[in-house]
Amino acid sequence: MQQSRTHNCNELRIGDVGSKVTLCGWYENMRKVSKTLGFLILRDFYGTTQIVIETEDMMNIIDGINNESTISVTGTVRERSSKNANLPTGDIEVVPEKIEILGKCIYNELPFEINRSKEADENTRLKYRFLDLRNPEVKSKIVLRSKVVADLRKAMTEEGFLEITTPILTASSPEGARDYIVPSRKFPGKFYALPQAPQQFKQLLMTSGFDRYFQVAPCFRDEDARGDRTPGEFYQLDMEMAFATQDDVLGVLERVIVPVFEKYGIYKRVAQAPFKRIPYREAMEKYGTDKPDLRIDLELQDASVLQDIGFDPFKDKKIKAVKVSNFTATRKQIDQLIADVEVQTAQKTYWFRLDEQGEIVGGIAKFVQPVKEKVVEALGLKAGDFVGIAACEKLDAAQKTAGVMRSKLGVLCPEHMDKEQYQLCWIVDFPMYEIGEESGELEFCHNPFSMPNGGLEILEKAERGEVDPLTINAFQYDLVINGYESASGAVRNHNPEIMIKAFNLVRLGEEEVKAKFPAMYNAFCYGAPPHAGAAPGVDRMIMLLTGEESIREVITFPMNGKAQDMMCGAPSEVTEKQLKEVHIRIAEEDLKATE
RNA sequence: GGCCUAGUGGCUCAGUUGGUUAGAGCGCCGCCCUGUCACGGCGGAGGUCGUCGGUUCGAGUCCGAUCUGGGUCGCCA
Repeated sequence: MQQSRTHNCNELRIGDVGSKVTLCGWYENMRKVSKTLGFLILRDFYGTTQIVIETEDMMNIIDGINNESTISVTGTVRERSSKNANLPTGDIEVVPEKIEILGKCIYNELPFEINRSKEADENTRLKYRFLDLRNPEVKSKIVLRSKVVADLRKAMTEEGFLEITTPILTASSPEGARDYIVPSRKFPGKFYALPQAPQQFKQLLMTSGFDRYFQVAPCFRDEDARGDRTPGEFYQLDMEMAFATQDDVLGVLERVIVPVFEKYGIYKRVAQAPFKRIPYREAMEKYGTDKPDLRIDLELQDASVLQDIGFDPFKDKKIKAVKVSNFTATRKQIDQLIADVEVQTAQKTYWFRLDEQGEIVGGIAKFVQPVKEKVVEALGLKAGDFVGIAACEKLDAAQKTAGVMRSKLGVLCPEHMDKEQYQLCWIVDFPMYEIGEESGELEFCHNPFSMPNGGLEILEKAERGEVDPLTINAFQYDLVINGYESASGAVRNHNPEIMIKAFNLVRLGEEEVKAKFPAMYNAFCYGAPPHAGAAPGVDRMIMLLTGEESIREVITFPMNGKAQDMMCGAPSEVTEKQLKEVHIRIAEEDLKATE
């Protein structure tokens, strides 16, 4: 029978010398010094302990098994003759009397070395994620995730929020992303959808009188992955409050999030509440993005002065510039920067520099030289300044392009980016409407659940043509941390009358509101509280806390970029019988296309 | 779907203007070593250079196609 363990592998200290113990763990490695002397490293979740093998019998047992097998070791703790100060258990070793093999690793060669698994090919890691996670460095991210989620739950509970779970099998929702759908067995041709967010349920909870709701909620979206975006599924700290204003929500999140960053972040400096609030339009103007990295001290400038310098690409364009003082990067780095910006934005960008003597040099210097005085004055240039320029037909394109340039310049110039900190800010006052790129007509900018700033009145004015609908703001807000969108939320539109009016402006009627959000619309007709909420992304938060660049590092069993589970083999085929039960037939031409 | 980038032993990578038998470190196997701790020493196995086609006397290297991975845009709070 298996002996029960008395200690874990990170527990024994000099004071335990002489005690008889049983340890269990993985046979990580053995440094074999002779036929009858070897030092075996036993590893478990907690740490490692050295087992000294000094008899032929013990050596034979170990020689008979491969690394990464699990064993149990019963023996006596002894003081080491040569200690290792780098290990918590470095003062002692265990002299085994009995070694029991618990689980054999039948392979003598692994797909990768455990302690270097992070360097291995990603699909191999994902396929053998159970081995990858044996690496303490990899495992530590998941441990941290667990602690952070526990702290978030505790903090939310202390703020008076109840955790309530909402359905996973639900109706397709009219939010932006593509749904994951699940065929119904009882209703041929009908489908459930996995929730893109518990949006409607949490609003319904508000109308039921649950004052403060939260949930660590799985969300499902069938969209392509990115470095900071998992395919398929992700987790949000979803929350909602009744009779609450924007300030109430921002206040709660500031109180909940700052301590987590202070406690777990790799950077010790964290922006303190209240965070800076930046209106959307100002963010676009100053940073060229609605998720600015405020660790970079650069801001965009208007550079219309360059329109008429006789440089063709600038003629009649909207021009934004980024000015960088004390610029020291090399010509090669500038070329790389310009190339990178072009890849990312599909826009050409331009530059020149004011050298130490105050002469215009580099890039488009030839064109700037003749109007030097005017340009220097308009842009406020000083010797040593670099000027990056984006020129586009439309202002927002120029802003976005210059914004990409700004963030890349920040990385290039450490003097302008104080990297080792967390800069948190709110982006507020998002526009309610925009002109759709394809339709050319007025559309909702984000989701239609948000309350317009100005309520029914401003919508009516817009309807009468007294107010440009493009100038109407929504009570909508994003939390941005170091350039990552980390939460977004809104004061919801809980008033059916305003809801219909808001839809009217985008040429949709009452019928469409009812059709799109039947439960919510219906519920709001029975006395709804004003309410507001938000949803910080949990995965992305852990990513920021750990400093990981890939979101997959903070997910226990991630899918690859194509939303495949390499370990269990999803998606996979199902049997003919299963298909029949849910009334699904696969089109033959589709099968051929994936062969 | 577009663009960028990579693919060479189990893992990470080197491989020059096209030139003999494709290298290194780690890992693996064997032998040696009584205090190691990234143990050390000696020896060994392991590669149709992602795939297909082309140019050439000769291709890991050049050209074309294709597959796969990563990034990015589209898409997505």
